[in-house]
This record gives sequence, C-alpha cells and structure tokens, in this order.
Amino acid sequence: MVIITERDVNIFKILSSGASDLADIRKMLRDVYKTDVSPNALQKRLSLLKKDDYIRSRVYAKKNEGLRVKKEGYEQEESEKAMRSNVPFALYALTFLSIAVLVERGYDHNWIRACLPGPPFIKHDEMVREVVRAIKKEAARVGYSFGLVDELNLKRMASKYKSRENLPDLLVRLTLDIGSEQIVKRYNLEIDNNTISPLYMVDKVLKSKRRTIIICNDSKSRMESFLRAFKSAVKDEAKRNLIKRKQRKGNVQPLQQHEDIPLAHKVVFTYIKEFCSRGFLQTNFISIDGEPVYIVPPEINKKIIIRGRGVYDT
DNA sequence: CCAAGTTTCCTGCTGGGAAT
DNA sequence: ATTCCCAGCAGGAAACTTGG
Repeated sequence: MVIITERDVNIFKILSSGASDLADIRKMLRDVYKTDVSPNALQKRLSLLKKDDYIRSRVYAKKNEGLRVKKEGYEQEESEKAMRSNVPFALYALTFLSIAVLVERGYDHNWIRACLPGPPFIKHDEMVREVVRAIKKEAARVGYSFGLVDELNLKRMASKYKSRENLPDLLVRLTLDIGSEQIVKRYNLEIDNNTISPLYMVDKVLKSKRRTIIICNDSKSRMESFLRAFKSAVKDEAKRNLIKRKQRKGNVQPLQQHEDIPLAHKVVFTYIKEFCSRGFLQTNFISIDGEPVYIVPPEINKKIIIRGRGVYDT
C-alpha cells in the first residue's frame, strides 16, 4: 500500500500531458519540480505505484532511426551499439486512481490526457504531449484557462452521440480575459507527423465546423505540400459557391443560421517547434496564402490581462 | 532508537539482432 | 536453426535515510 507523496503527485501531473518514458519523467522532475532522482529509484517508485494501480505501463520496441554506416576503428563499437534496434522501453500513463488524486487536489480535469498509444503512434503521441505541455506552460504564464479533449475522450463522445465526424487530435477552448470581457476561442488542433495525405487533411478541415490549427513537424516540404493542397481546395470552394449563388437566384433564401466559415479563414499552419516555444499568442502562424497571421490580433493581444503566476506547472 | 519510506543492488525476464 | 548477447523493465532483498 503506497502513500502518495508530493513527488508522486508531480509525477501524475507530468503524466497528465500524455504518456512518458522513464527518462522523460526524470527530466521533468528535475527541470520543473527541482527534484533529482536516480533512474533506478524512479523506476522503483513507478513500479510501486503501478502495483497499486496508480499508473499503468506498456513496453514497446523502440526503433532506432535508420541504420548507421559502419565506421572504422574505435568508433565501430559505438556504431554497432547504435545499430542495435528494437530496444524495449516502457511508457507510463495515468489510471482512474491517479486521475482521482489529481482532481481531488484541484487539478483541472480538462488538462488530463491518460492514454497509452498503440505502437505505431508513439511518435505522434509524443508530439501531442509536447504540444499539451506548451499550452500548459503558456496558460501558466498568461493565466488563460483552457480545456482540451484528447482523442480517446473524443472517441468516447463520438460513439455516445453516434457521430461519424473525423476527430481532431486535440480540441482546445481558450478563454482570454480582455479587461472586463472574455473572449472564447475554440480550435481543432491537428498534430502532423507526415503520415496522412494532405488531401485527407483538407477533407477533415472541410467536414469540421470549427477552425483548425495544423501543427506540422519541422519539415518545410511537408508544409509546402499542405499549402498546395489547401490552395487548390480554396479554388474548388470558390467554384462551388459560384454555382450555388446561381442556383439561389430568384429563390427566397431562408436566413442561414450557421454560415460555414470559408476555407481560407478556417485553417492556419505552424511548425511544432515554433508552437512549442511561442504558444497560441506569440506564434506567427501561416495562412493558406502563406501570409503570416496571429490568431489573436496584436491589438487584442496587448489587452490580455496577464494574471498567471508564472509558475510552470505541468 | 525505531519505523516507515527511499534508494541501491542484484537477479530474472524478454525480444530480436548478430554470430556461428 | 541455434546460441549468445544486449538493453531495458520488473521486482525482491538489503542498506540507507529521515522524522518523531
């Protein structure tokens, strides 16, 4: 029977952004919570927490990034080690018990992701985790509130409502304090790991009612192929609208309650590196025409009341 | 000094590449 | 095909630390 300590709660908070491995948890404990712990001791603690169902783990086979060319002499041994692929490693995640501990202590349940990715999605899940951390970091600095729904919860929601909608990686609600009033913004976040075709992404954005922020991996060519795909989709949309307008001519149109956002204003892009260091407010996003845009205009940005404690809590 | 909790040490297990 | 080896996880025992 483990007794949950402050450090355990910190571990839970670290895991609440997404599944992490031993090295990552240790790094976060050191950097954020200023507690040093040896890998051995941490693993010990994790296995104890696991025994009492506070966390769960899953062992994966880690693939090395490509094979290295064999080298001469003393480097060869190192190189051979590096070539060794499929080394086992474990990811740890929260359970309903640890989530209960966090919520009991006032931790916002909207901040919790508690999923272990399937083997093909390790890299993607890690990217999502880093994005969530970046959002939490900015939220701590600026003091905005946000809620996120991770894909697992979305799937649960979708099956509940029998909706066949394509689900985003994250659904974010930003509430910004501007003087006496509040601005609420909702976005789909898509974190891209170069795996799906740009056309599929276009389709996803078109089908959704919300605006989408696409966070690319750091490859420029990937960004360019997205921009190409979306540009041609904007042209198609213009054609369709022209036809629609012709058909409407003469008809009495009932006032449309919910006019769809035109595609050109529905999506912005950025690189994951940029987003993780600058967040929603400072990132210079790229529009479909390749123009720089801020999702919060500078004149509003200036008015945002900074009420964060400046403490980076995970 | 004791008890509880923490860390270190050690051994076993596993999957897959490399050597034979 | 078989054996060996390796890295990393799991978990038990013992040593160590700390608060009362």
